[in-house]
Amino acid sequence: MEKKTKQFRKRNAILSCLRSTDVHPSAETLHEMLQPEHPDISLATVYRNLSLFKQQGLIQSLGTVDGIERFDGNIDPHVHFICHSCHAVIDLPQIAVPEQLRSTVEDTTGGIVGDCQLSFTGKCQSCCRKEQSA
Amino acid sequence: MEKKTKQFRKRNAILSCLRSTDVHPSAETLHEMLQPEHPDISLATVYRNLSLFKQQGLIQSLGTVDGIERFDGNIDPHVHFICHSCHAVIDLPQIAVPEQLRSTVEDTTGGIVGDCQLSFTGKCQSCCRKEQSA
DNA sequence: AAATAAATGAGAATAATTCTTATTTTTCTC
DNA sequence: GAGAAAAATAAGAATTATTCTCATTTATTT
Repeated sequence: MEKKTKQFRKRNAILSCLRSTDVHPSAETLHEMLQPEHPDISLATVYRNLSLFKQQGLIQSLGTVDGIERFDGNIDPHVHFICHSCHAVIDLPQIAVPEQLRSTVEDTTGGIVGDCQLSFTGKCQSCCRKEQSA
Repeated sequence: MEKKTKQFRKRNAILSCLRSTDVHPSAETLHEMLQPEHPDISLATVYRNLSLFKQQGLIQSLGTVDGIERFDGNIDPHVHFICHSCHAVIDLPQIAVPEQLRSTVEDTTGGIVGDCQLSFTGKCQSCCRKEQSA
């Protein structure tokens, strides 16, 4: 007796796809990545669900890179390296931000800290090499 | 003999204005701040010069807050606190990011690190109070 | 199975930012 | 200093990432 639950099929596809990649895609890139398996998901639905996931804390936004918002399905604390040449975003999971900083910031500002983002910008290895061979 | 050099009057006004504030304004906010003294500077000029300054390393961009790019005339390393309620950006100059992390990142990625940004997001003191009294 | 609620597709609407072009301002050359 | 060349600007049009609208589809409840 197969009772297929079709609950949130597209929604789940979007979340799974984001969680299964490390490219930190934009909404449009994610939409393209979904095409092969789900050619009927519209771009608006990707945007809509990304907003929802963000609000629910299921994903995080990295802010914009070259004017376009980028998303990360990994909400564990980790650091990013952003190449300002090819706009790749690379995870640096082995570097952690001291957790104790949070309370320091709360003491200093008198506010409440939600999240913390540490990111380095520069030129990635691949772009460095391309430049050399040119 | 006063030989007034009129070199880059508007350009300098934009840079000075950004450097003399700690509100981390958007292009439009900066344009408004310039109105009293320079009502004839157009918004396009503010955008154009901010891009230029950024490219020259005279200022830094904080990325977008609530979809709008914010700028900082202070390029010394320091940390930011961003209130996701009122979108204020507050300096935390007394907290520094370990400089040694830069080479760790370069070793890990094989790339070249330009800058580093550490920011905390949450709710600022002012917004916390507003919420309590409501 | 009908009724209600939620999610989606498609394209229009929005808005921050960039671009274009004519004009103005500054710098350079003589 | 005057005229020519270069740089900067104003104003508004163009671009484009993102959001919104609403008719339709899909899922859930009764």
